Amino acid sequence: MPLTVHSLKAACSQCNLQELCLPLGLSEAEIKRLDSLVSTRRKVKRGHHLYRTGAAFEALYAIKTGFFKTDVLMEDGRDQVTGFQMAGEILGMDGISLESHTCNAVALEDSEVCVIPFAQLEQLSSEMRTLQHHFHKVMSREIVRDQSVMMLLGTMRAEERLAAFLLNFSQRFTARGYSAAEFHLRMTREEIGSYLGLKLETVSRAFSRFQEDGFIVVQQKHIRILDIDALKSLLTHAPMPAPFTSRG
Amino acid sequence: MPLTVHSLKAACSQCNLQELCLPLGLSEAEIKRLDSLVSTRRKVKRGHHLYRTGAAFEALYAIKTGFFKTDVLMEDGRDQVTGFQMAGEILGMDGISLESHTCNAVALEDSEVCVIPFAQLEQLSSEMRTLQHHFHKVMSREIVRDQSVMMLLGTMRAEERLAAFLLNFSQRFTARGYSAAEFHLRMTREEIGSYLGLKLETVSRAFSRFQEDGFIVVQQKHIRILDIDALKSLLTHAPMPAPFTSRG
DNA sequence: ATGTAGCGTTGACACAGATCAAACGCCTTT
DNA sequence: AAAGGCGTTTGATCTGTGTCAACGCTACAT
Repeated sequence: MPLTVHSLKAACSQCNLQELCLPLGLSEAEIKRLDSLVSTRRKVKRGHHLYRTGAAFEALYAIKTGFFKTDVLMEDGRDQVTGFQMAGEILGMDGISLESHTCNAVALEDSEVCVIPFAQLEQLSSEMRTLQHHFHKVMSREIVRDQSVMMLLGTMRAEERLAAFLLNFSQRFTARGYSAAEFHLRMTREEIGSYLGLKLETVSRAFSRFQEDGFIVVQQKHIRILDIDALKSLLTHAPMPAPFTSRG
Repeated sequence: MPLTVHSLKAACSQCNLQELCLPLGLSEAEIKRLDSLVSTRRKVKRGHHLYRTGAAFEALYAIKTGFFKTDVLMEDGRDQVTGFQMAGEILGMDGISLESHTCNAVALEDSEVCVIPFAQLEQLSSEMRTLQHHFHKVMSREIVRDQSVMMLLGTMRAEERLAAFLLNFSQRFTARGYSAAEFHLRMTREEIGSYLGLKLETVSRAFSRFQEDGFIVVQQKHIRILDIDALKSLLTHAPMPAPFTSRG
């Protein structure tokens, strides 16, 4: 078995991710009730699945430590990474609708999640309006995030997509107290490509291009951003018609 | 003002879309309570907005009659259609997370929606667990739908995208009691293209190709599907490597 | 230390779809 | 009925990204 179930109390009340995965402004009594909701944790080793497509849906998972990807596999073998999730983010909401999961969730490094049994979450949120409202916001945020991925896949060129990707990670690391300018990507070029709707070679070339242009320093999976404004301006300016695009 | 507000009772209890937008198996008393929740309707003329990006979020909207698109506009002018919605579907869930809308919703034909004030929906769903659970499923379904759009935009070729698009509409019309094989598209080639991440010319060519191959008959916006299995098989088979792809 | 397998980079070339352009058909307006 | 405008179709050409291939680097295992 790849998965380890702990009977440890998850103890939201003492978790340093509170601001990210919990509603703000709860009373002490309310946080105590959350503690009882989120009663178990689960460790997932790198490369192992938290859940698989088709598995019965029973719980949501709050990532305590580590890093995940979700992906969808088509019958013909093509697959698409639909997201990368880090500490403080919620996994599993895809499963609510059909009561079984519609994607795979795979740990990209040794990780630990808090298990939130869904029936109990619904029970508690019907009693705690703050929690209910917060949960609705979390689901809505997922819908908004998906919209921006559609935008990315539907209208952006390769380098814009990668710039958007880097800026998104920079921003999410910042929100967790890490450096906005320097971080370690856990996924391969192929996984980045799958997420961005590009081939791994194209991702690699775009990285090289950004480095040549002095926007970033790339050393394998380690990224250092030198000129964040340059990356931003790649996004806000529409792609110029042919003759003005070339930089070589 | 493009919008007309009716003080008509919306009367879920007498609506023929119950199976689509309401939880199943409600008691009569429960349906009565819903009637009081959804108290107003709003008419939206073709081309007019139901809501715009940035507008304060106050309510969800259940489409009673008509047809909508949602789209997102980037600063540089590029835009992306993120969805097409028809009777029985819910609009506005994007707004919950930030309390303001993140996309535009535009009527593609004269339409009418039921207004569901969100605060009241949360109030009522904390009292009616069936309703709460149903609402969670509706939001999750939106997340799952977005996943399949990502798959479409990330991994499919032009003709596959259009086949997926047609099959999706066929299936949704069927669910509403209309013909699975013959329907009228309300949007332009450009809007289809924006949704599918293609240019309008590519959409037009793919339609022509399907017609040459005898899969469909196209007359402007009117579509008749002759060979639905052929469309399905375009999706389930991976694209062949070059020499076997050509059909001309 | 040394071998090895997987990941990443780079180059050459091919192709699907974008772009540019022109003509056509449909629907609305006068 | 004529005119105009918009949406659509179709053709010719261009280009960004995919594909195929070779090589290099890194990290891990022995």
